[in-house]
Amino acid sequence: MADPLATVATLLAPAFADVAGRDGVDPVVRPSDRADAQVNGALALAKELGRNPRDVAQAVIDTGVLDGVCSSVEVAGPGFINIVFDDDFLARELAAVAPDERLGVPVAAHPRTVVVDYSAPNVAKEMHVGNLRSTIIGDALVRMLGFAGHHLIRENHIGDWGRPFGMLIEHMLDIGEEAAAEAVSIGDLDGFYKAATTKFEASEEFQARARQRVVLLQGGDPDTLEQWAQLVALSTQYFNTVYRRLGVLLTDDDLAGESRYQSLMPVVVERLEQAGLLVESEGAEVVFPPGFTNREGEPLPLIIRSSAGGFNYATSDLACVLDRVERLGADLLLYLVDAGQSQHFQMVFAVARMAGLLNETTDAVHVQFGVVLGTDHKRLRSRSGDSVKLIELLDEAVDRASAAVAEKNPDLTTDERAAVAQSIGIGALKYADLSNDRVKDYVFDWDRMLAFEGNTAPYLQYAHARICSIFRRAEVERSAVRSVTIVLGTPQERALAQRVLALPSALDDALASFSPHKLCSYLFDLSQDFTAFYEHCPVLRVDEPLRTSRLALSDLVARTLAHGLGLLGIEAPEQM
RNA sequence: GCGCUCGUAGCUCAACGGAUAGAGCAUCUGACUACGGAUCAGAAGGUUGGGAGUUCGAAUCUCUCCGGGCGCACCA
Repeated sequence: MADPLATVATLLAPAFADVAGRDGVDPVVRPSDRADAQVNGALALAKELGRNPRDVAQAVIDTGVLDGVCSSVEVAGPGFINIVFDDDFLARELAAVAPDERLGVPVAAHPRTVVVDYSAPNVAKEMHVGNLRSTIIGDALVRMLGFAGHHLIRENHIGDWGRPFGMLIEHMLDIGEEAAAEAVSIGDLDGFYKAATTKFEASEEFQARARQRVVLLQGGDPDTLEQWAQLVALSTQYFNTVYRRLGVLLTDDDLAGESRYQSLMPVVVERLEQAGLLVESEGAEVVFPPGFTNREGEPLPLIIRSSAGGFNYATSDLACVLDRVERLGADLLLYLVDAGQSQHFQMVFAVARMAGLLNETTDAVHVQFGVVLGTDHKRLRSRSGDSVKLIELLDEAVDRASAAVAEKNPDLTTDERAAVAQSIGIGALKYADLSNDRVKDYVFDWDRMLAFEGNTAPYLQYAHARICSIFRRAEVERSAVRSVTIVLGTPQERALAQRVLALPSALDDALASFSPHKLCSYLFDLSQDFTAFYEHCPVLRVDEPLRTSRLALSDLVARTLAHGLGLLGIEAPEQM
């Protein structure tokens, strides 16, 4: 137990239960600007008991459970309890965290097996900003959940199956594999796709070939499958270069494209039939989950098999649920897909529950996010009106960061500058996205993102780099100060210490709603608390034992920053 | 038309139903010749889109209206 707020909440729970005369009264303890923390819960309890709220609060205090933990506990306002932590108590908590690799974050008591479905670009299509949010937010959640002790399975549900592949394969054969490979290597997948589409629209002969090729592909023709695999391999190779550039965890091992679930489609149909859910409607085989209606107010179906006899993506998504729950043993499924798919996922999940693919112990969550807007508040587009290529975005972020680094720190070598520019540029790009509530649309603004001021990744990275710099000057090993006693003399030190200790609850809050922005807010607050400390509390120019104490506190802050940024997929360079 | 979602300072965003709605940017004042100024201290800036309701207490929950975005039968 290293989080003072959590410690207090735990101590108070029995006291509240005592006063209430029943269990299950959870006091809420949160930071306050009037004291170190505010306990609130007496107000609601007073209502239940028909007593005066202040008396209830006082009764809780009188149990004495906070003795030794708080230097001041008092009833405030209508019935809040304001508490001030005892400095020795905070010091003890810090002493417990300082040597801890996990920085006080407990391992989940009930670890879940989580499948995170994210990124999901389409084969033979350029990765664009739409893929960006899914990739970045998904990657952060994977890291955060993994650190919290859950068992993580990453799945990159690439679009590698379906009708367009007839056309794409024929086009590849027309221009030759070398030319196709070249198009991919220079990142001109959209050009490739467009050329195929243009041909398809212009030539009946090509159309016929494409259709025939789809039949061959679905029929399992070995040559066609090989050509298809070739095309997929070219694309995934390209995706990998983007992923490495972006610094996300996805590898080929995580590929779980649509093609992989084809064989499960009949199983899904079978299961739906067994459950008595499948009905015929307008020539298609469908399921009607209750509560969904179409334009005309009629029941809206989830289409399992089209009137033409083909499966479509609802079936594919149900197959994914089946596979993830029954083969992988997952009990939590996360889908990092844009908010526009909200209704689709609601229907898929509803049908999956009706069919028993999901039960009481398995949860499926559409971790939706809004669209990326330009500064004009319209969907972000390139000058030509197409969606913006992801790789161009990354290049620009790093270029801009490189220019800034060259100006701010000319002493770095060329190699150092390149590495730092990568960390800062990519970090700024990711943080700008992650620091906003994912549900909302998000305004993409280069100038603000790379202003490197305020709530940006470089601000956090800078705070971290300054701490590293202190240790370089002090010529003290970071690890050497992890068993010293930290003294909390100034308000800045107290505030900083409390912030450091709040990491577990910050991570908890962020994970409860799959919201990385809550972790961002925490890290920004931590950085601000640190820079305030840095301005007011000299570290190297103060006498012992304060000097070592402040070094120890700084070390803990740096580790929290670096680790926290790491959970967001952002690097924390030692100098910048 | 139905459904989902969003509307908070000039701008970009926060705020488990809790006291006086907080930050950053921009604006305005300041900071010992700086343990790295990519910084810090401070000021100013609000009828939380409008209205009603629930509650001891509402930006948050409910209803309603206004405004923006997205989706609404066989493409994924």
